[in-house]
Amino acid sequence: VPPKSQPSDRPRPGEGPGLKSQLIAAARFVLERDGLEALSLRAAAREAGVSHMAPYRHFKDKDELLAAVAGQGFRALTAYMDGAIAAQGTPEAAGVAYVSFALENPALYKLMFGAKLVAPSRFPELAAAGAEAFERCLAASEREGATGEQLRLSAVALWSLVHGFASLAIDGLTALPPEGCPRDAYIAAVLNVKRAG
Amino acid sequence: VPPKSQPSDRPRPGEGPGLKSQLIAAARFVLERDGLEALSLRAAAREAGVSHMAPYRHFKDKDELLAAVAGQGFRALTAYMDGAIAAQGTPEAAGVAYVSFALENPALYKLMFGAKLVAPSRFPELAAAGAEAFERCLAASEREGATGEQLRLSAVALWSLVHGFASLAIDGLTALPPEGCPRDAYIAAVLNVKRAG
DNA sequence: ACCTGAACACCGTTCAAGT
DNA sequence: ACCTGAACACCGTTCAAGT
Repeated sequence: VPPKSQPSDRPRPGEGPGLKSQLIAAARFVLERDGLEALSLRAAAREAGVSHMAPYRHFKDKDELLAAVAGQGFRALTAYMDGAIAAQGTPEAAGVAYVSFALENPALYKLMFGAKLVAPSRFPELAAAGAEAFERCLAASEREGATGEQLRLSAVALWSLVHGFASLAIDGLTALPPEGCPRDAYIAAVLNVKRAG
Repeated sequence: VPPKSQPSDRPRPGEGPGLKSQLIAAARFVLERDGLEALSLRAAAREAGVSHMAPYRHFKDKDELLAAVAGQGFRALTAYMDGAIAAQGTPEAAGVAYVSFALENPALYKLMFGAKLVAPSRFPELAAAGAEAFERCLAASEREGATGEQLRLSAVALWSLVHGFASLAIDGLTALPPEGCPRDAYIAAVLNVKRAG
């Protein structure tokens, strides 16, 4: 008699030890080691130990591989924000967590917003992962009391603020935090600035 | 007797009809026509009608040409904000003008913040042009009443907000403005969202 | 089904010449 | 001083084979 089927033997799509997931892992590795500019399809293939054409069996083109990596990034960002919200309970925590994640994964964050990946209707899985992250901004705005028409506007403003600050900070364009000011406190101070009415 | 020297005969550095300024113009042209991804040193040289090696007589490498284009962009952005402030007189106008400029020049705006150009101490002229634009955020925050320690923090927050919103909007990541809402009004609405205290 | 290797058209950059 | 052209090492991608 054949043994009972063991579903964990065969990898679930995009997760198992197949070449596809190995290529995604290799791409992340190259991204961290050499930076976004150096992340090429050929470099990922080299890192995975296959020919430069093997990736084309699993990804239609370079953007499709990048989109897979970006999707992982958005899911990790969402999880990071969720963890912070659960631990601290305040809506501010989500914003600080967002910026912290970006600063701790600068190359990945740049890739996520880098190359026309999230926007178009191509890569719906990636768009969904991005929308999930944006949901956390909506939730944070809701906790801050925004409702109805203003809620979406508030969430867009919050997302703009954290995304802008993260981007500027990654590129070294914001002044350093004052002496002795821990990073998270500096982030919180910027996010909490009140605009005049 | 030789004629009186006419200074306008010889182009001032970086401005005259020399190949250097022609290459900068060609790069801007390619940028608008084909987008940031397609802007190569060779394409700019082609557009200027010279060999692919000619640019190296005027720019040390590709980044130096991109930095020259980005510098023009920051100066144009600053002028645009100054015009809006002069015309409207409100600090909000500067923020709306910032985002408007980015939406009207998306490829140029992406280039300006794109590739590690502004941050490092290389290209001091570009860093100065970027600092000039940031000054307008400082001025706007000052008009809104921020002082002392809080002033820089407010300016960083304002810059983050407008940069983030502009970036997200360029990539098509923000919801469209409500029906019949003119673009500038939508921008103003997002920038004017009050965060809960 | 999955992978390989040659080939093509690009790219940035170096080098050796040309005027 | 300024420009050209061949050359090199990369890149993404197509095509024709290999198992």
